[in-house]
Amino acid sequence: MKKVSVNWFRRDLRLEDNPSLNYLSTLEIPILNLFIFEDDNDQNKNIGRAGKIWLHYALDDLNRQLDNNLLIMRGNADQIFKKLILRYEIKFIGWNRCYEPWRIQRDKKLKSNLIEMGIKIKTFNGSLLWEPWKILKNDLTPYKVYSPFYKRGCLNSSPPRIPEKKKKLNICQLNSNFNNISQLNLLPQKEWGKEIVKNWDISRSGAEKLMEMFFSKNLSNYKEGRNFPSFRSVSRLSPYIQCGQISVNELWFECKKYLDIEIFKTNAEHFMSELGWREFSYYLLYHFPFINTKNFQKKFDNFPWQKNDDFIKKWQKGKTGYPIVDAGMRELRKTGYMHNRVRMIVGSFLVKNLLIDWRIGEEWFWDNLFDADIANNSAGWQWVGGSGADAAPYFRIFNPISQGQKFDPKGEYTKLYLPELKNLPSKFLFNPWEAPSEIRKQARVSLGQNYPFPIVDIKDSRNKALEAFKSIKI
DNA sequence: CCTGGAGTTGTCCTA
DNA sequence: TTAGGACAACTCCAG
Repeated sequence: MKKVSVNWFRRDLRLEDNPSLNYLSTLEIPILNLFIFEDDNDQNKNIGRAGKIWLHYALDDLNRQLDNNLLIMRGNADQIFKKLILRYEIKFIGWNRCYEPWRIQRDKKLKSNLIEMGIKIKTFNGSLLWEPWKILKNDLTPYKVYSPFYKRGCLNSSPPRIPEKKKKLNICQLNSNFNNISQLNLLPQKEWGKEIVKNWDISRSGAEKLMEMFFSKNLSNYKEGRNFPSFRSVSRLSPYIQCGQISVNELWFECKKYLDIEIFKTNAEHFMSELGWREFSYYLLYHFPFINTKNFQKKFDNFPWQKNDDFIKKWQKGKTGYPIVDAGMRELRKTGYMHNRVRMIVGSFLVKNLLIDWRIGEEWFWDNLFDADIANNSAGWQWVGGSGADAAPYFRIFNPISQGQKFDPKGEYTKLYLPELKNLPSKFLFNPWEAPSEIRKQARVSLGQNYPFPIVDIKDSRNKALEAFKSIKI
């Protein structure tokens, strides 16, 4: 039997800055590189359709970087390790930790089982800047408000781990048929699966290119430009971060270099604080392990959500009649991504104007976003819905007309995803039903024909929302 | 212990 | 036309 150590890849599909892999490389035993596709972990929500597509290509790229020596298995991790033990003499297993509470529990059990079998285990932090249990208030309870969490909690704590250089790896060679990714069936049959990947280079080098472009071209105007969906001011790195093709440590320390340059300073600080929001989401999920399914604020359990499948379908398809909302929802279906500003607008619209439970939105995003991530997705939706920790106040209801006019003034973003409105003058782009009929005719927009009438009245639905929120006051 | 001030991303009405 | 306040309640922290 061959003597090996095992590096178990999870949400860290990279060779660079990978603490577990780096540690194992010092042991001078060949490293067996393992990935397990776990679709039978009942507490873990099954990975969404978009997430599967991304995972397929990320694994393919990782396998290539390992010269086709990524061992790909499917099923229950416990049993798979039992099988591997029959085939290899496993001395050591290393992995980078996941932070979803049910994974922590499962990994803990798995770890003690493996230790009982005489295997040495070591786990690492490869995906968070600060361990959630280390950031606490003076009274030793967790923060519930972002600013003090980040400024006082994180920034005053010991600095994040410095990214580690890639080491020379002694890779355990596989028989060729064990690295077959297509056995996982992650790619959908539908045309949608081919369309959605068109704008992405789902690889480590793709991540590096985006990162390089972001820091050299976009960081200088990040703080302001990130509000405008037609600018390419945001990094669009979230899908890569989600599966660990790039680490937040790499981004944090790269960004830190710009703090000393005057024109970059506030922009760099802002980007770092966005990484801080990701930390906060994981932190909340760690300390309040129910936030992916239950309202953080209990009083929201009594919120009068509406049941309306018609509204839900129209929202999902981008047929609400509110162009900025519809553009966002179609960007999502078309590209597996949605600009942050627009995520807030479509979220506010679903929850506050349509009065649909945030969990419906969370589910749709989970299935369609390349960056789908339990912690970020649920914390984000609870923020929009007003039910979260440090959430948007109930009276903050985005107006899809003024948001469109303010953040997509020339309509470039909206028209890109709603070409049927491309001839509408900016003045009426976000409220086409208010345009004089000749203008609509000229622009070849026929409401109810090639673009829908608005499904709710903004003023009316806003008042209903305020009413509903009033009803759950203490 | 108390007290005051500040807090990711808005909107609408009034003067 | 534009600026300011109301729209809450609570968490956290500095003094």
